[in-house]
Amino acid sequence: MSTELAKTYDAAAAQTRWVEHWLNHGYCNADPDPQRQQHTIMIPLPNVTGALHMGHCLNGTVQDLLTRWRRMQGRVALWMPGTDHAGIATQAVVERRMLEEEGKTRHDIGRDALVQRIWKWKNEYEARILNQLKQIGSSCDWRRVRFTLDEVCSRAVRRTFFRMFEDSLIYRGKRLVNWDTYLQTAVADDEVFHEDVAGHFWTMNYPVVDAAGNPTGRHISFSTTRPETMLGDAAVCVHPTDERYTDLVGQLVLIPVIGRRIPIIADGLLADKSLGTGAVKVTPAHDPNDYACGLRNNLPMINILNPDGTINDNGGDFQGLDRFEARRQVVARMESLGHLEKVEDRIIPLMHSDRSKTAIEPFLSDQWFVRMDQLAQNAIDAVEDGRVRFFPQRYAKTYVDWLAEKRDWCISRQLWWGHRIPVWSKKAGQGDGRLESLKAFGAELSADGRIRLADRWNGSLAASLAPGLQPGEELILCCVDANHEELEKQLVAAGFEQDPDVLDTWFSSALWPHATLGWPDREHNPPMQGAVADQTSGTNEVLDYFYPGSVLVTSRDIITLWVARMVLTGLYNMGDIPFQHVYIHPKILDGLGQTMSKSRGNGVDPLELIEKYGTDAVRFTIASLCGETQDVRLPVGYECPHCEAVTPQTKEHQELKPLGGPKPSIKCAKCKKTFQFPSPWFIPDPGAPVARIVSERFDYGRNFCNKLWNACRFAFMNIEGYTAAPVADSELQVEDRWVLSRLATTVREVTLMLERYQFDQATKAVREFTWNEFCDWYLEMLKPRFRNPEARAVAQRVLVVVVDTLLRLLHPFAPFITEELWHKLNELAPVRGLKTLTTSCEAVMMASWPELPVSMIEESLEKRFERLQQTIIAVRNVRSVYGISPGVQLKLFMRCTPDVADQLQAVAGQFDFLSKTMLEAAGLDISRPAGSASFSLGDADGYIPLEGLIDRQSELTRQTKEAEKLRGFIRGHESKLSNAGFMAKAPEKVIAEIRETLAGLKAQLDSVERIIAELS
RNA sequence: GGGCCCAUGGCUCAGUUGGUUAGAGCGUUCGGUUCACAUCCGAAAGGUCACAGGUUCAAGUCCUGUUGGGCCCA
Repeated sequence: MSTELAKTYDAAAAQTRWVEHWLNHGYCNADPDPQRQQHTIMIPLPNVTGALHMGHCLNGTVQDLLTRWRRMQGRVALWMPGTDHAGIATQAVVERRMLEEEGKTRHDIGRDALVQRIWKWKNEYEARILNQLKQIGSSCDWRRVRFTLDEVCSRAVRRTFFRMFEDSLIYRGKRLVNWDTYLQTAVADDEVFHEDVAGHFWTMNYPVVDAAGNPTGRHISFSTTRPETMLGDAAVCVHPTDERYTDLVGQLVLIPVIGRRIPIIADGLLADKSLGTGAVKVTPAHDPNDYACGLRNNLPMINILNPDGTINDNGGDFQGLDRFEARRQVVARMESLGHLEKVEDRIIPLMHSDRSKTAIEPFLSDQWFVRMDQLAQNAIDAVEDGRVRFFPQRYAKTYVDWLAEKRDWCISRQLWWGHRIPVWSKKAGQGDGRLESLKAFGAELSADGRIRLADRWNGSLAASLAPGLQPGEELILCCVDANHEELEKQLVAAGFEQDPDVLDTWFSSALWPHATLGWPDREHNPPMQGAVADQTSGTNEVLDYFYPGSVLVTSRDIITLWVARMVLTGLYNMGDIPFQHVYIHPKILDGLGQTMSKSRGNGVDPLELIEKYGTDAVRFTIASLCGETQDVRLPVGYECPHCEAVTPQTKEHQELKPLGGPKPSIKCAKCKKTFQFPSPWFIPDPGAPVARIVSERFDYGRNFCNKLWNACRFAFMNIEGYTAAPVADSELQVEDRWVLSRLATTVREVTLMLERYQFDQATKAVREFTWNEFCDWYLEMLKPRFRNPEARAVAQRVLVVVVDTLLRLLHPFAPFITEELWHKLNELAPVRGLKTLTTSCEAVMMASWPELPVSMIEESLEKRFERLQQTIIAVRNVRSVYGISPGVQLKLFMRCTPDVADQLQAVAGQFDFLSKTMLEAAGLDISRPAGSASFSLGDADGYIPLEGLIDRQSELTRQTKEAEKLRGFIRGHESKLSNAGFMAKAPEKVIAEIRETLAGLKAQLDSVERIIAELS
């Protein structure tokens, strides 16, 4: 390896090299070490539905940043990787593909074959996801990868279900679900979408009848968009204060098409006097609001639908008809009976299934639930008493508010992909023989109605009774814990059948923080990939050591679905919270403020970004976006495949469709050639040039990496001949002390901001130091010292220390480039230090996080240095304003007090290097040379003789403008000081500050006025 | 309907418990190939902090309302 670095940083090469190096050295591994503090992060398990996107990239960057930082601080930092089986999403993807490619449905191939196909899919995507994570530099402990359906996690699921079943926290009950009649499954709330469809609004009436069923002659009118549901009506509801109907409440009406009599009830929550007729029909089994009303008023739940959407035997004459045909016939029948009053056309908002795109039917079905009452309260307490803290804090409210509803958690899904519900059921017998089927297990009914089994079944089998599907029917439910296959067979032999449903995905992901660490096995460490299982200790040290975790990093949309449930199950299974902190990071939106998604065609692929900008650049940029805000916009554009020019994406682009003609294309404004682009609406023509979606915001990170690379390139070129030796304080130059002071401040700032999860602030601090202080000033000021053989050695030693510290400070943000530079530095200067010399760590990843003594921070020195900077800036300003070529040497005279003059003289050499200016003289006796440009710094005035180069009038104008500006500020300050209220009420400190500033402004104005006088 | 959040120069964002002259990056304009970097260097222009009230000696910052936008829950 030569001393000189390549002119540009080769990101791809560095990424390959260091991923391999870190893995080979086991640097990412975390094993229990009681001598050291632990730091645990559990990855928010990506689901195996598809590849990772920008959201994951941001999420992973933050976790890796924290992990690397804590590891450098000396903690045993575990970042646990893994993936989620994601029940319905994954099954739906595989099913859809099967239908498209082979025209088969899951019913054609059966349960086992489908599950097998999904496993294949899972293996493919899991590998791809883990590879993506590695590409972004993730320092996960890859030996510990878990999957929610693997053996370890499955056991935790079975045990949790079993415990909850035993504790009567799990029960079977009815619930209205979003039923997809096409796929014949329930779908979750977030798997449906609303779409307006053209429909009708029918107004009809029911005749009021007396107790004997004879019409009283009165009618009650109502309106509906779904007339077929009248087959399942259980009541007609009016508002309790609606005087039109007061006398009717409690009476009966007849449903003409089916001949059933139902009551008229009063319920203020359902009926609205001001809408329509004020009366509504109530169909508890087919409408969420009616369902709630049904529960409140003890109405029967009459289900009229078969799972395929046809009318069942509760529908009388209409049985067997599809629901839409039934609607037509019900309307016709009502009309012929004279009960139809009017029909209007109306746009109706209708729920559709995301999966099949067909209309959803609210459908009453048997489901499994977790009783949330106490579990939710415990999880609320954990946040309210501060055991779990949210960053930013406001998100605690989302969490607490949701849990406080304590709505029971429906955990069953009518799917094939997932953890099958471990319950076997059979109809109970009659009378004394109720528990006949469980005779072999010594079952007895205890006083509280629960089933007690013989002691030998403790911990493996639990049983209870539940109402069956049909009224009056009773079921025996048996729950079996993991690893009792014999017992399961025994139950099957006794006529029990396993529940066909699987568990909600969140049930298994809720256990993630302890399941991945091997719970419930308390006797062995969890098995690792490619390692012999450690079965010797007799305890699960991994669980003991790494639980509870340190921080969970996730996005706000799953605070309720996932975060709350992890806390809840952690407390239930472990008796302890799963993590101390929850950092909720921002969500990435496109330039139009919309969520990025494949279906919008506005998503940016992190791997494409990495290819274009390099991982470090992407990570650094992402970190700069992560503060306390909830959204960040990432305007995207199409990169021309011909010339790489970027065309910003607009709403029009997102909506372009072929409409039967050729595929839409965009004409590049730069090279005038056209290209196609990725879109959810069409697939680009084969072979056609296609733009990739990029975002120019990543220039930020790329430019920074380039700057860092070149700063180090310069440093390394100049530390040739470096020898290690301690540096005495007396050997330090002003700029050395200044840069060390700034560095110490920066280190403290970055550390503090990381502790607060303010990655944007941390990034800003480290960038400003690197670019605006280290590069712009310090490196420039070192140049002359490197040309001076006597000054060279000390300059090299200080520079090496600064670079060393900076690389360590930057490593969590930009792991690859810092590792690359660190290894070069190690070759050139393996032993380094200011006071004490040490041999540096082999890899920056394992080096210690920088800590610099407070004594290094010198405020007064920084102040003096600032004057030097301001002088140079003022000179550059003059040069620029008067259009004087950078090559022309200028002279500078400074009028100032003797001590300021001394300070300026001490750094006189720097004026030449930084502004090509000779400091001719400084002191109180300096007067303005004729034809000079001037500037004032408050405690010093500068004059630059420019005879012939400047125009007296333009200098006068410039100075007059400056004076006006100063007078404005002065007026503002004086008015404050003359305000009695301010003087009486403002704190001393503020008043003193204003006085001080005012004095400074006045002094500056005096200088400017003197300059003006001299010019006139 | 309930809740959370956002609105600051052309764009994307900072702005600590209210307290000097509201900052940065990109973009724009002007000038630069001095041996780290044109993915660069130097300089400049550009903001009545969405709107209307209020609290306060003092409001980008706190309160109320309005408008526009995002998200979550019903």
